[in-house]
Amino acid sequence: MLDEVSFFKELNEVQRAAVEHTEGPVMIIAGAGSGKTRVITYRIAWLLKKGVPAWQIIALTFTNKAAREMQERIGKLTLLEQAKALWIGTFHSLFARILRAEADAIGFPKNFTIYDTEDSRSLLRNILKELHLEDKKYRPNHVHHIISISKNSLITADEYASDPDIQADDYSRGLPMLGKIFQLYQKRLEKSAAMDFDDLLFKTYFLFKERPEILYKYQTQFRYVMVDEYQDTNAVQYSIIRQLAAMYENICVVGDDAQSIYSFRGAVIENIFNFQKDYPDTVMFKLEQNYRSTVNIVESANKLIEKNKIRIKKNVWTENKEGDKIQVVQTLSDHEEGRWVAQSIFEIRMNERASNSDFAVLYRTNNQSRALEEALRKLNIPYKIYGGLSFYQRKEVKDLLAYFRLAINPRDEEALWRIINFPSRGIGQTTLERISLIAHENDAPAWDVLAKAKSFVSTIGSSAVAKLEEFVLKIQTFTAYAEKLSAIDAARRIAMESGLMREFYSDRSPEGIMRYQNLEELINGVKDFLETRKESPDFQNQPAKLSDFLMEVALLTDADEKGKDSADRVSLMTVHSAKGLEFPYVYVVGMEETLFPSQQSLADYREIEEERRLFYVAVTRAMKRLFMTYARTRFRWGNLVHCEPSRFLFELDDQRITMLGVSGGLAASEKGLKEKSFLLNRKKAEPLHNATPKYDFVPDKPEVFKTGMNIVHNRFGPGKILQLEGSGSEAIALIEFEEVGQKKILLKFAKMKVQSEEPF
DNA sequence: ATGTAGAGGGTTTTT
DNA sequence: CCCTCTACAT
Repeated sequence: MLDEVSFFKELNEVQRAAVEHTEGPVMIIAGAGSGKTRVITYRIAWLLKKGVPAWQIIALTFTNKAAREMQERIGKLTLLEQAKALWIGTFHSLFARILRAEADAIGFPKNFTIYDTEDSRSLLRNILKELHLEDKKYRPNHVHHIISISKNSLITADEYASDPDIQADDYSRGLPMLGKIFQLYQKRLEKSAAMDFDDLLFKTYFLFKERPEILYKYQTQFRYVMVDEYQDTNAVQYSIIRQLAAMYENICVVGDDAQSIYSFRGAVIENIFNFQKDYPDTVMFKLEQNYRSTVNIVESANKLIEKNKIRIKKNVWTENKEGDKIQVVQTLSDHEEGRWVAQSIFEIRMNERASNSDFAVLYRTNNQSRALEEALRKLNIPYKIYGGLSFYQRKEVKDLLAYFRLAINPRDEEALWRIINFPSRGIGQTTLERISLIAHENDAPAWDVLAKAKSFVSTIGSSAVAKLEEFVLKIQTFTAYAEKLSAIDAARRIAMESGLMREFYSDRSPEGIMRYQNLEELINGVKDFLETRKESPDFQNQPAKLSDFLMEVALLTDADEKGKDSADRVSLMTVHSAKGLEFPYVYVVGMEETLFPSQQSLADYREIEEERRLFYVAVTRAMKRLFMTYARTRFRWGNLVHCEPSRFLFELDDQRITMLGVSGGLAASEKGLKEKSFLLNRKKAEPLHNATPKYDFVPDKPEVFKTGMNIVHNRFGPGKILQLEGSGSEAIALIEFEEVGQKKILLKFAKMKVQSEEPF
């Protein structure tokens, strides 16, 4: 452990004050790049240093990654073995841990399953089918969202179903059955001994509310409560925190209202505004010195966020260099945008000796990654996409996990339906329907019906019964493995004996090979899990079982690359997943109206403000240089659409940006200034068809144009086609106009006619 | 019972 | 555009 002087020398004055102020309610407003994580880790380390036992400290984070990093840093800082006993984790994982310990109190078995979003939706689809509701009207995603929002607002299924206002509302929207679906959904979860993500919070809240003695136990245990990213907490999280901290009120929340970007999933930004009302003795610290970015970046971000009405005033400043201006780049198409970004990375990497991992490309929606990937691949720039299909969501991985789940909790119906006939063992749809029917008639879990298949032989049929019995026996064997063997041995045997390994091994296509490797990787994951657990002091006596692994893995998702990916790659990700990260060079692409800000946010100023905060997050990721691009045309749901530059671009400080128009290749256009005035003088760029045509004529069809032709354009006048790219209506012509020089023209939109066909 | 063609629908963000 | 679901054929 460091002595006090060196301990504090890494902190500025405010940071140090926030660290030392350990008693009573504290709110730390941490501007972007102001060393927030450092303050939290030092604060916990300080508590440990003062002799507070690790198990009395609970720190709630937003992602597993944040929790892990924090834990590691505290471990390094204090060099205390007991740092591993800290309760650091996501809301979901720590409350899952509590719920397991208190499972009896809520009538669940300790080995309950956690359903992920896919499981929840699949369950909903089954329910909709049984209720004979059209899933076009009751879209599973939408229904799930409603249920999720309700739970996050502490509304139970029964309350939902009986509330007259909600009923009236649902009725008027043509979805009167939502309450019924919600109730049935909860009932099914319970019957499967399963909880969805929201239940982990929801049930914790009600456990504490209904069992004061249990709440008391945890209140007494956690003398110090810390919450990271407080601006993104929702109503349940808020309420649980209040419950937990009620005894000592040693509660410290850290956040930045300017970075609240999760209201769509129930986050309540007001939580951070109301904290001082909730705890009148609150001491507030504002971390305002930015250590991350250049003056140009910090000031642009400040100017931007000032536009928001709802916010806590703060003054973020930096001692860093002025830095380069922010470059705003216009391209003709999304493909050109990709090419420009790739080219720019290529050049900077060379000129400034940067590595790939110094670069990040941020976008609003995942599907924007494609054009970028293509362009990066062409220049052989290695990249890594964050988000997208996570390892644990891949089909084959979920299949094997379903076997694990079923072995540990045979009531888990989603796991059961998933694998009862995979690999195929001749159990068909009719059989499944019959089982499902019998189960519901008897109000029993499907597994119980399977286990007693013989008694229902008259409905199920004898050949099907035989197959079912074989399946049941297999799962029972797996259950025995899971109980008796170590996690890794059980995992290996289940993988083999389920037939999954064989199934994917026999598929020699590239995808099949990939899948087989993924299964192996999952099994390796079990091995890693066993080994890391051996190091942990709590568990040294008992070897980990498969059920321990499963608990861990249910809440592990995409962002949890185990840091082993040290390969030097450019990062591609959504702005949301970039929160908390920083990169020397950042490209924010797709800065267009209806994309960023997104289409559905346009109607409501509160949602626009959230989009602006999202943009603020994007801007503040950059350390050295920041680029923003927008395209004039973009492929969206299959066809080419015209785009307008984002309103957010006009909100930047124009002293701190430079404009660049890319056309006719990747060279910088000397029309920079012209482009800039074009942008800034008009609130919205005029659509092409509004421009006054100079020439009036009946245009020719796109197909007739050929390289070398002399043509007349309705606005640009006479010119010659130098080059044609693409074909049909998507073709783009490079034309040398007599009056305005070279331009790239989309034939689809162009009003042109042939003047003369000149031979080559 | 399994595979394929064709249609239809969805694109915000995640524990 | 891409993915998923359904309907039909084998």
